[in-house]
Amino acid sequence: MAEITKDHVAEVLGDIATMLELKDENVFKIRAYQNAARAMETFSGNLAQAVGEGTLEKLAGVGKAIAEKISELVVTGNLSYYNILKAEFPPGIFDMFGITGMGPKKIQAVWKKLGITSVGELEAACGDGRVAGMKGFGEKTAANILKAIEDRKKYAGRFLIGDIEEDAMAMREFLRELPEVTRVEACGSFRRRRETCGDLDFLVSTREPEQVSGRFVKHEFVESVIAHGATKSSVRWKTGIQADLRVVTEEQFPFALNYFTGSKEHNLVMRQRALARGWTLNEYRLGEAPKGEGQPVPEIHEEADIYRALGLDFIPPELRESMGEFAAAEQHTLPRLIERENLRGTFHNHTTASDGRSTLREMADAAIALGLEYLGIADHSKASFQAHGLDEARLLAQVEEIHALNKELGPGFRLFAGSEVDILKDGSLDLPDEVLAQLDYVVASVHSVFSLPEAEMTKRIIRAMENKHVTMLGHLTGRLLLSREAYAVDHAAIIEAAAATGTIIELNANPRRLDMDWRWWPLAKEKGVKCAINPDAHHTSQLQYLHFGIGTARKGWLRKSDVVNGLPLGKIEAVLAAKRGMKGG
DNA sequence: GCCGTTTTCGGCCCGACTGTTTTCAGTCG
Repeated sequence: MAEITKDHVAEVLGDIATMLELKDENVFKIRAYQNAARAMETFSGNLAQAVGEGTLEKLAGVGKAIAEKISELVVTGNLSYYNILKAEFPPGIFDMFGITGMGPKKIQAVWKKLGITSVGELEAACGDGRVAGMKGFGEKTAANILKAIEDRKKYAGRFLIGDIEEDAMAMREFLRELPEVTRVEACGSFRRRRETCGDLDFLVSTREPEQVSGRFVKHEFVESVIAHGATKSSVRWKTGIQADLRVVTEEQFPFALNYFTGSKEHNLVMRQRALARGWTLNEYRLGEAPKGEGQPVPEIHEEADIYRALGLDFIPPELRESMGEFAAAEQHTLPRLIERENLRGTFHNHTTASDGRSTLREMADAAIALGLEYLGIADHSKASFQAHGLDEARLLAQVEEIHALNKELGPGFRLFAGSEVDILKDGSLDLPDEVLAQLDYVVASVHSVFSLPEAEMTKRIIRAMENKHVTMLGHLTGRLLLSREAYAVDHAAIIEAAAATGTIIELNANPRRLDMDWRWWPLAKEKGVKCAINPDAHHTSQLQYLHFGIGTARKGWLRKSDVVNGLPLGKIEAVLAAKRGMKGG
């Protein structure tokens, strides 16, 4: 039997919550299952072990009843409560939750009264007037549901942060320049630098809410207006993403900024901390709780003041994922996170020699223009035939070319000669050690046979890391966000092996990858594994991807000292050579 | 169903918007 993962448990608990909603169950019982699902998602321990030792109940949000259900699921691979519940509903009914405007009550209504059990049937019933004729529904509701179904077909879900940032920044500037606006920020998952965003949340402070909202809904980006009130508006942009605007006063701004940045779980803890001090915190103010007689409420002008009032150091937005940031902020042990300005160079970049679109010279010039001190070139190796991978002879010729260009460019900037060598199916490398030994560094990556079972894939990659010439491991999981699933690999085992072999792990900064995922960097850091933030640039313009890598690194709690390309020229050489036992330079 | 520095009962976040109502329910974030 396949092992039950915590993600699977979280999914089952979430499904139970959804089904209880459809049954009109007690809302707090529903919330309890939702909380437990989240507890599972963020649980970092070993699930089977926790079940065995009976420590599940110690998790916040997991009590006796749910702990028993999780145990049953993990031990038997099945959960009878879930199965019985599921049998009560037609399977297609759950898809209707994905339609904006359809919640548990409306889904239940169309199901019970019209016998609708799928999005397709719902679409038909909206078209022929059956939905509009129902009590509590109307023409407008039916039309809105139809529009939402259309929208979902068109814009299935989430957007890469790399695809939306430019427009988001443009909108922020547009709002900033409105004379009525005093403060503005893009909040939500975008501010937290999540790898994908479902929508964009803009926040402004002004004394003229109507004017600002009016400008927002009439902006040239807007395709349609979903909602338009004085203080809250939602629109769909032509690019497909939904953008929300919240309008508050200058005094409310820090609270709204905090609230709309999230995450939801983070906000929950903030509110609880306020309550514990006899205060109530919402998106507008920090005030005295209705029946609280706590300490006087401190004055708040900036977001940081809220954290201070709650006994916390300022928590950077990237860390607000309820992954231990409160304990650290309380104990003053939050890390000083890395910043873009800390990066002195980078590795893993391609040129026209393989599948890049810029020449070696162009890449070097672009790196210099960005203020970098060094640039690592790592074109594909010959097994990546489709990418015009380099064989021994072409690679060694490129090394010569790099040496020559270094002489020409003079001191103060250096190109490092490397390779992105393929990790073959058995974990051996695509180029012999004698060739790799002539390079300044080597990135090893998987580019083929993605479908190996997890154990085999893990062994394959670890074998590659055991080669002393392999300086760093490229894009660990091979995922392409929103388009290709990560291949199965045991992250914890890879991190262990990286620590044991002295192999650097890449944080691939290409916004389609952002791989290794931010959720694993705290463990890597704990084990002493170093990170290299690499753009995987195939064009000079893509060197800018470093910026997305920084966002992900910050989400992973990384400091400058955890990231090797925070080191300047003169110090980085020794790090690249360390694994081979050679002297730097 | 969970939780407890007012602990085994009685709370559990709540405000804005829409569409359907004639004072509010449902949804969303």
